Amino acid sequence: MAGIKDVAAAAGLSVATVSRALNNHPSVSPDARARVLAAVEALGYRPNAVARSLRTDQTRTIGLVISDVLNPYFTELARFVEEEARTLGYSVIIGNANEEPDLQDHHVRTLLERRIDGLLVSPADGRSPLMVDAAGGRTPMVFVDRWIPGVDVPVVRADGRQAIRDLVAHLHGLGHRRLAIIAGPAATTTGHERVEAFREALREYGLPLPDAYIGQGDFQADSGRRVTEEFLALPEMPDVVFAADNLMALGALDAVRARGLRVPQDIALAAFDDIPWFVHTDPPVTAIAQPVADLARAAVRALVDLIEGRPPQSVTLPARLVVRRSCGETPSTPSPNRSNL
Amino acid sequence: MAGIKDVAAAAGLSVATVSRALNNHPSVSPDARARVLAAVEALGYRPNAVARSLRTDQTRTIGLVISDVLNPYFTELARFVEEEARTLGYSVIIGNANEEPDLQDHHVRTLLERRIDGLLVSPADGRSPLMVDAAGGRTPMVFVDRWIPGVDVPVVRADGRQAIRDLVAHLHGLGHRRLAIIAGPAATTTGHERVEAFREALREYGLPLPDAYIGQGDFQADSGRRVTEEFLALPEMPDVVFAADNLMALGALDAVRARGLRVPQDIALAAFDDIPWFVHTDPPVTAIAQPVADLARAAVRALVDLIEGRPPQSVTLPARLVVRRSCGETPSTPSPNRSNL
DNA sequence: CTGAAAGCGCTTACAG
DNA sequence: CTGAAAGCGCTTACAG
Repeated sequence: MAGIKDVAAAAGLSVATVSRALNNHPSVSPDARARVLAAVEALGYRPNAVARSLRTDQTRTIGLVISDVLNPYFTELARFVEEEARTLGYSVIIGNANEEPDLQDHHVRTLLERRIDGLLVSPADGRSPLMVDAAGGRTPMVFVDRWIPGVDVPVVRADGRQAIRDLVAHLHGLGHRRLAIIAGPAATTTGHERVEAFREALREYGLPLPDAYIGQGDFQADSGRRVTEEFLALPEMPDVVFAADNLMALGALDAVRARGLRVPQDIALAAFDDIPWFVHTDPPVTAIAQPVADLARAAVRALVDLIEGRPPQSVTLPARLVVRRSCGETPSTPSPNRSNL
Repeated sequence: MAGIKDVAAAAGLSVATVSRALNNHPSVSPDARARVLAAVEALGYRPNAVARSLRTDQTRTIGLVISDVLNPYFTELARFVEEEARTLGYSVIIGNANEEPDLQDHHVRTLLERRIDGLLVSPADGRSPLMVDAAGGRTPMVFVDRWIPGVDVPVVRADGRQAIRDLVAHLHGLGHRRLAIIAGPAATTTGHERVEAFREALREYGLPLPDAYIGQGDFQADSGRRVTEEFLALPEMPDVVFAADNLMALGALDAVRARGLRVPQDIALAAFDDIPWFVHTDPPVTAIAQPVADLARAAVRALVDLIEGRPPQSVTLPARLVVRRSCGETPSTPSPNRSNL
């Protein structure tokens, strides 16, 4: 395969000049530039980014480690991250942790060995020693969505507290009193924060959150199924199940359906994270929507600021409640008719 | 950051020996190996994959260019591709073309410059010159799902012909006679093949497929919306709309709903590509399911065979019809109750 | 079993 | 504006 030397030979110039021409260095004569371009074209030359990276010590690549690609929330996040990164001249390599701590570590290690310029992470496991000392290393790092307390790294995330309070108000207004939650893993911030916000909101209404109404999930559909089955088997079934992510809501829907029950008549359902399909499920699902595109953009910008030596900015954006019909009654404000895709 | 030289110094050995120890070369004494490992640990040494790649001329990375990450079909494909690749010792870099030919080319170019060992592609645009001559280049390449006729590259894909025939039989059995299709871009194989298979199946039942019943979509939700609106505005509205992918089915659902019509009473709906949410939509959507995991695995294996000098294998796997309620009547065989996630 | 040395394909001071 | 040369961090014949 043609290298820069071949181009230089074909153009009758040194490799130094070819390199300059290719990198738009100002001091290259128009004539030289033209000959280089012609030679590149003729030989079908494609610069070797590996060699360039070794020499310049930058890969113009950022790593994105997410907990689960199959979760539409993260898929969307990844899509916007790539878009913003591309705009700023970076590629992104995605590492999918699949909610498995070992797999997360595998990807972090691999990305670090590949010398990515920066790392965007939504930690699947906040206790991973590797992750913690990667944060202490010299590879710039930013947390998105989930983060690790006590680790000094910028965080870009959504705050769902108010939206959860709105949700509880909505549920209370519909007469629901026995509210249950399917939580995410305790080792993740979003895993316990959502429970805490829920508990706090319930307290404002003088409602209890008994242990039996806190199901331990792992953000995957299966756990939503399992926890919901347990809820349904309780002597006093909850009026509402709030799933801390959309996949567990899917599982909950499966479980309710398997029992032959109906939403919301027999049991109500709400989810954290909105997805286009929630408009068309039976019934449409009330959900808390995060400003995913904005989060992705802010996260990339913070990371690139860090990479390029500017002060990065932590960002917290509010999530918002989108009322549909899965908790009862038709919403008075008609919900938008499109699925945002 | 510690390099191999530092490790060598700390271990009191040459870099050559350190390198051998790290690469599990047989001729390294147990003592040397132990000292190397200790030094690596002490210094927190992380091998530089960029340097290694430059030297060995392999990156142990494959590129995956897909048409749209937000399409659950491709998300799932990507997930399984990564899994299989990891098993075989490769990383994968995903390039999301977003159904935009220019973006597809951008990613192909970037991946080639990064010297990935092989390329897995589902072409968003079969006419891209870059793509065609990349196929002729020396980077091993395999097509998944979509391919480019006339280009000599192994293809791993699903054949939906029989499933589409089954679908038409199902529709005909329910008394539907005016069948319409939302097609994908003509520049993609899946874009026109699905239309052809549909047309052929209709012919077997003596049914026409008038031009007015062929809507031109682009595999994105918006186009499904637009085309469906056109169908609904026809003097003679179709009985059924068959969307050539799941995103266009989403758009179709939006459009039907916006018009205040009901599925399947007013108009029936079916989709190519099954997704977990189709179990819970209102109504559950009849769809054609591809064996995604198997396709992903076969594609990676074919590519790695090519990379490692073994003869690759093109593979075609059958898709299958999953009957639910969106075309009318309750299916006699109860559909599975879980959403496969 | 170990080490000295060449070289992968670039970029970039340095000199002219 | 251009070129000769060093060097990025590894791996791998080659010699011992």
